[in-house]
Amino acid sequence: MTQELFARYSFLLDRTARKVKQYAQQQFKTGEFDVTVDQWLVLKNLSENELLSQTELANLVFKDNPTLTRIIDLLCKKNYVERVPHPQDRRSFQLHLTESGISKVSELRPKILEIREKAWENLTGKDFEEFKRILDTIYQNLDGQVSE
Amino acid sequence: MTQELFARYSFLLDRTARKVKQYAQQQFKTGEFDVTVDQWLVLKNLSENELLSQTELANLVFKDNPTLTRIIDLLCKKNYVERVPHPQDRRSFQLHLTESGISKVSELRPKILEIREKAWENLTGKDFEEFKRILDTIYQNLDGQVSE
DNA sequence: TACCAATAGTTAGTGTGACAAATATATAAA
DNA sequence: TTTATATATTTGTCACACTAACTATTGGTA
Repeated sequence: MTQELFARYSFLLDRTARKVKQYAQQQFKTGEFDVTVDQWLVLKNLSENELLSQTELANLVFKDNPTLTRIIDLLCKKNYVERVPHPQDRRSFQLHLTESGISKVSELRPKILEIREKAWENLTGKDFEEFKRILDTIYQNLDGQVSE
Repeated sequence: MTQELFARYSFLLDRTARKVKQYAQQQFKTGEFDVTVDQWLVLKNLSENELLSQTELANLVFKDNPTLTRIIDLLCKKNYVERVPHPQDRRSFQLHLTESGISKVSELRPKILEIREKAWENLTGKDFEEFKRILDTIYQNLDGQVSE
């Protein structure tokens, strides 16, 4: 039945997403990158957008606030990120990379691009377009359905 | 640069997989299904293959042993699954659904197919084939690279 | 028989994800 | 100014993923 078949997309998606994260994390560990995959995502976005608040950054990386708070906690402990009190709004912080954070990003960026390429062997630019279109459609279909 | 572009697949994949799980979990909660999305996956596979060992089931659903142990623990607590000592091998168990587990599966199956359909709006059977092909290729590219 | 490697499953530690509730501060309305 | 509401972040709880280490058992082999 078609319905049964389509229902398998969730399984394939979950399985592949986990494999991708697992592979990257394994490479991160081998290379002693000193950050996790999610911590890298946060660092990378901070390096491209300085002085974000936590909420802004959370929206950018599609993580919820509690999750981001905890990731930032870890990055602060590792001394890659600092929370600077917002000059006008005492509720919020401006996030910025430390010296150490900046050099970590430039050290890791090329290595991570290399790791990411592995997944895309045997696939074309056109495949990527299809992939992106389908994933975005699924996302849109389900977004706005959850508490919005 | 193409490399930068391709590297975004991991982000898109992770984001969409999380949205799919979140949407389903939200519907599960609203419908008071009394199980999580992952618990459902395990129940469903048990209903299609009785008397599996935990390791066999883990391979089937692509979860690792510790994760499966905890999911089975929870399903036993909820009285949907029982661990029966394996008659020949005292190290392992045969898993089987209780009466309650069987009726839970048949109660939830149609509802979940309906929930799963939502994601596939505006997409075709051909899209599904492409989707499956690309995800499987990515999986294969990275599999066997991690401790195997 | 005694040893040893492999296997089944569990436990513990850390990180992440979702959700709800709490705290502090800001802003708008009465 | 007081009150009400909204926003930024944190804390707590539960579930899941991955790793490493551990127990018990099995099966092969010297």
